[in-house]
Amino acid sequence: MKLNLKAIAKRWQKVWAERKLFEADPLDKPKFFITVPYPYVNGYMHIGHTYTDMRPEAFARYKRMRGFNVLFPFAFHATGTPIESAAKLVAEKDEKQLSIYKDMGFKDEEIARFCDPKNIIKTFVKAARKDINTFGLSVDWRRSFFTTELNPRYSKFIQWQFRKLHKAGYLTKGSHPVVWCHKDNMAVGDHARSEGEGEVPEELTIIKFKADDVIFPCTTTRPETVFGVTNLWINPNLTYVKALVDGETWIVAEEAVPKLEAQKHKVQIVEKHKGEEILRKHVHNPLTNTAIPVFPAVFVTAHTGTGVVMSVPAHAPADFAALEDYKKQDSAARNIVPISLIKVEGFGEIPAAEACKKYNIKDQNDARLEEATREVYSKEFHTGVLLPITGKYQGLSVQNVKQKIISDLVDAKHAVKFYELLNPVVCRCRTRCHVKIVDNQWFLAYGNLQWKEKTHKALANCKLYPEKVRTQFMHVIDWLKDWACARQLGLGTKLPLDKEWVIESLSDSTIYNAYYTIAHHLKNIPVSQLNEAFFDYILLGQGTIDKIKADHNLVEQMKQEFNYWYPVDFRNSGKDLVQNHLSFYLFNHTAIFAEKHWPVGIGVNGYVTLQKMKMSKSKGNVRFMRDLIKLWGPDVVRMSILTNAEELDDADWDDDVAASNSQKLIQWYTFAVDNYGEGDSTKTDIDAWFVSKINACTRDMTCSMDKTLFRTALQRGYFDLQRYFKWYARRRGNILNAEIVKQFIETQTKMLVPFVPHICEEIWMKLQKQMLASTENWPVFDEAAIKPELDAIEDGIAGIVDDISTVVSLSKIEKPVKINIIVAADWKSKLFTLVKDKIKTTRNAGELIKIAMQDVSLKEHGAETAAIIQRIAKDHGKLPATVLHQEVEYQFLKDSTAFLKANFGCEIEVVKEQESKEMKAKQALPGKPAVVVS
RNA sequence: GCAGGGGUGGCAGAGCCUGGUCAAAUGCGCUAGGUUGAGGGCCUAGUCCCUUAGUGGGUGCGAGGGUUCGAAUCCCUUCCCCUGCACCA
Repeated sequence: MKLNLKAIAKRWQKVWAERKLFEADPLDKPKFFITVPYPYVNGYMHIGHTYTDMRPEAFARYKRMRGFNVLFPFAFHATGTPIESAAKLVAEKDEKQLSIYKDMGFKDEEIARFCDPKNIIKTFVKAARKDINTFGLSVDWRRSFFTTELNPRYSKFIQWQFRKLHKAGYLTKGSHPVVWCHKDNMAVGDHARSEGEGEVPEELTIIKFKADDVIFPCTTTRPETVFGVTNLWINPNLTYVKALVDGETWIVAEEAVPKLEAQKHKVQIVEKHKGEEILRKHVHNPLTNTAIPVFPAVFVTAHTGTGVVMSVPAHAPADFAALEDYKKQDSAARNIVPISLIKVEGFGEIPAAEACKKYNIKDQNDARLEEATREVYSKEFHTGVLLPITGKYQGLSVQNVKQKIISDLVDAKHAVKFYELLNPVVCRCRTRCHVKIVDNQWFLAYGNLQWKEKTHKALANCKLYPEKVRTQFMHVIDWLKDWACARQLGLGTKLPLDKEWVIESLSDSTIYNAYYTIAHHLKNIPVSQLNEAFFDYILLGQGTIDKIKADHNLVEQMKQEFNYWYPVDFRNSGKDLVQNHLSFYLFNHTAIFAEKHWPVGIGVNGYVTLQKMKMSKSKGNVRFMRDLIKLWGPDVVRMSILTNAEELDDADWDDDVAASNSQKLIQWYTFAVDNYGEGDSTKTDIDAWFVSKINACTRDMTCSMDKTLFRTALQRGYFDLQRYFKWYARRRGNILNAEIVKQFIETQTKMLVPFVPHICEEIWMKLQKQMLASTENWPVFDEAAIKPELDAIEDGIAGIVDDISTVVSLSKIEKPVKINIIVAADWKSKLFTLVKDKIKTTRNAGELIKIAMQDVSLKEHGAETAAIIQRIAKDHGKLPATVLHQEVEYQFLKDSTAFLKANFGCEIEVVKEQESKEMKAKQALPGKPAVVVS
């Protein structure tokens, strides 16, 4: 049959829209509110969205069929820098940016309009909405919106939220280090870097070594080793400056000056020197107060810190190697011996020396130094303990004492903290970045302990799909620090208390689920009427209505609607959002809303991969939702993506799977339409068995649907059920029971609705149903119709088919004329039943035999009984799940002779063991009849 | 490094919580046969090794050790893989 899946989809989407099927308003029945993070609209929806959006979609349709009033809204995110930057690049006619849009199929004149970010937003909102509709998502579009000031009503809402956060004390101001590009004059996040992805400002320490009134500020990651400094290093080839830093005279590499300035130090250069000019005989270690020399070393770079480093040859392989090098040219250095200060497992007194030997380090330029350093540092940090030379710190572990030493040094003004990038970071504009301390930064105080506690409570009350992400959530809540929630660039909403700042994109997206409940009404209210009292009254139930300018009837209605829909019952997103968005979502709800409005359920899923590769725009392996739908039609895409993975596993998109699913859907359609109402009215055990399976599959699928385990749900409710049906049809010689086939077709089709609603509607129409498939009730199962004992019979028949095949092929009889099936004697089933019971208490064959011999009928077959017991005691897995009496087994085999005859194309005879003259008859066991082929 | 999730047959992927019925579901792939004008599809059987007119033995669930009558499943150690680590959507 030729079926146009896309045309079918289009037809039913139109019907749903005309009947406003998914426009949800409060009703007198239980509600279920489902949301998904709105996509960022700087491009087309891709396959990743397909997965994350499909889960709530399937859940929404399922819940509707379960009788819930379901609200599933959808909106769009435009906050942040990417759209604005893209518009800027278009304005600058940047080739790369233009070609991105060209590749998407836009014409030059359309692209030209993208110099205005608003046009980018509008274009992609429109495109996304179209894609989502073509995909068949059951969305209430009346409530749709996009973010930023370009939507002033949303901005009003966000500003209200931030005033609330401020009043609650969760919005604070402070300074913090960021990776900064001084050319672009902005913080450079991972995505805006051409090099150095993942690099973050590391906290280093600058320790001040004094020589008269000049300070040699050493940058170090290991301030605890200050006790073991034998000398300082400077690079003789670099340019250093003598400068006034915060009123002190420092010697630092020239490159360090802008970095110091960026970190709140006042720097005034006094004079410049070549490195070799500033070597010294003596500087003073501020902690041990010993005098040490300043030596030259070429491994010192100007990129890290001040360009002045302290040398700890006992614990730093690089220092050790450099010192050895220097000893060759300066006799004064030869007296210097490494000072050990850390005792560490697996090493002797001077770990650095041992490491240099182990890695066969030649000199200070040796590439393997890096590895040697890593090994020593890591060992010392994790297992090292400070020696007596460290005075009051002795006996403490490096790990524990490090922060203490830093704060002691800083308190004593011997040191300052300094942030540095330990590996190069280069901005897209090709400028090398450094760390800047940003002032007056606004934070959401996720570090606030009371807030964390509240959020933990919210998490504890929240159902998670799957439950196993809970530990991760708990860690994230504990781990989150204050979040810089505003920036000076990008689209968004201005911070109400400080109009210089724009609220950053993750921070304006935490409680907007509440906005959906009233969004369609808001469109009819003038922006000027959306004051504080308005939102207070509707969303918090605070204040009185007389302070509100908007129409009071409407406001009352909105308040009711909010209270009807809220809280969110299920919010689904990718697993990458656990550590930010979803946790922020919990935090902010506890800050703004009453406890009854805190989130009820959160769903998390994996990523979508293509050929096991993570999707990435730069690698060019991105597939858009629209292209997939064009290729396969929405139902196939919907089904394929959900059969692919569940829980936190990644779903790998595979066109072969899609092709196979496409075929399966068409087959199901054909089968359902052709067979509905066909068949006879006879009924035997096999019919009862299939009914049992229909009910069992319905039960299992329902259970999985409730847990959003859609893959398992389809496995049980579709793939397994189809397999059972095949067996049923085979057993009935393809002439089916009409009533049962009807039940099968209806149940199966209904259970497919959440996944492939379009083709289900088409089937439903062909079956002459009055209602839409989408509005049908989810099938109920009858527990009483589920009969495991019937499985024993069917397993028995499948088993005998199996055994006969084996025996036939072993017998080398090409064309058997007769097959004898010999059913085990009844005393054997008695024995099996007995052993099955007693084996729980003992596995000793002797004891079991003794017990069995107490039974007269078993004693009669003493030798055989003993032999059988010995065999099954060794491996009681051989016992069948259900032991049937000989008569039952005989009967069902007898009943299936026609079936077996058809299968093997020869005569079939079923006899009881005691009536058989065959030698092999005594091999028969319950559930395992003997087979004789002739 | 820290945190989270994993390592099962040619592949994908169940099983692990609650140990035995697990040589391990199911799907794909592969082999043979059937159906078909051909292809596709569909149907049937097979697909770790050895043995056999059968229901027997061996090896096996990242590696090593332990608990147990018994371990893919529980405990310990170890190796490896994936994800995240922030001001970014």
